[in-house]
Amino acid sequence: MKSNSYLLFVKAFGSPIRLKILEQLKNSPKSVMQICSSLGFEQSKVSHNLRCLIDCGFVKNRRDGKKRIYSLNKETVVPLFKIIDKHISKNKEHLIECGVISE
Amino acid sequence: MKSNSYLLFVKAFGSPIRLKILEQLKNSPKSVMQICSSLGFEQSKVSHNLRCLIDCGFVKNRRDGKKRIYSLNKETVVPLFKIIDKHISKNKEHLIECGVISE
DNA sequence: ACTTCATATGACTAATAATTCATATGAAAA
DNA sequence: TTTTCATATGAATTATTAGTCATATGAAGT
Repeated sequence: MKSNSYLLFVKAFGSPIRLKILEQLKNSPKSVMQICSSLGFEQSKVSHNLRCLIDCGFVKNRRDGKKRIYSLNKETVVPLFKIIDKHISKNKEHLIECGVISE
Repeated sequence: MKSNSYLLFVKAFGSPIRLKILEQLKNSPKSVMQICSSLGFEQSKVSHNLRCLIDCGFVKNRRDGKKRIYSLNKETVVPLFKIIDKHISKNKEHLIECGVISE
C-alpha cells in the first residue's frame, strides 16, 4: 500500500505554520530570520518546521555564508496551491462552516 | 490573506484516516459500514472523519434508504492524488527519512 | 583560537486533534 | 407505533503534534 508515503506528504503539508512558510517562499527564497520576521515567529519554531518541509521535499536550501537560504520545490508546491485555490473558489461558502479548524 | 481557507483545506486533508477513506472512495462510492469494514475501523471514527471531509468539500453523500453513500469530489481529489504520486515518485528515497511521521 | 552571527536540535511542556463510548436520529419494516 | 438497522453526534479521554527553552553547531571575522 502506498499510504505511508502519502501520509508523509499530507502530514507535512497539513499544518498552519508550514503553510505560511510555503506562502512566504512562494514569492522568493528567504533565510530563516527573514521568514521569522515576516511571520513574527521565533527562530527555533521556524527551523523545526523548515526541517520538516525539507524532509518531505517541499523546500530545499543552500548555504550562503552564515545564512541558509530556503526555497520552494516549485514543481510540487505550485500546482498544489493551484488546486487548493480552485477548490476554495468553488466551495467558498461551504468551507466557512467546517468544524476541524481551531485557528 | 487567504491562509484561513488554505488552512481548512490542508488540515482536513492532512490526516492518516481521512487519507485512507479518500483512497477507499477513489475506486467507488461506499456506505459508512463498507468503509469501516474495508479499513477495519469503528463506525463512529469513520463518521466523524467523513463529517470533516464533507465540511471541507472533499466528499459528498446521498441517502439510499437507511444507508448513506459517500463519494469523492473527484474534481479536487483526483488531481491532488496525481500531484502527490508524482512528488513521491520523484523523491522516494528521500521521503523515507522524514521525522514527522508517527504511524 | 576566540567571538559573533545564523541556524539547528533535543527535551520538555502546551496545544490540538483523534478516538472512544454512550446516546440520538431517522428511515424503513414488522 | 415499536423495533431494527445505519449513521450521526456530543462529551470525555487519549494520542499526536507544535512550541519553547536551553544549548549545540558551524561559518566568518577578529
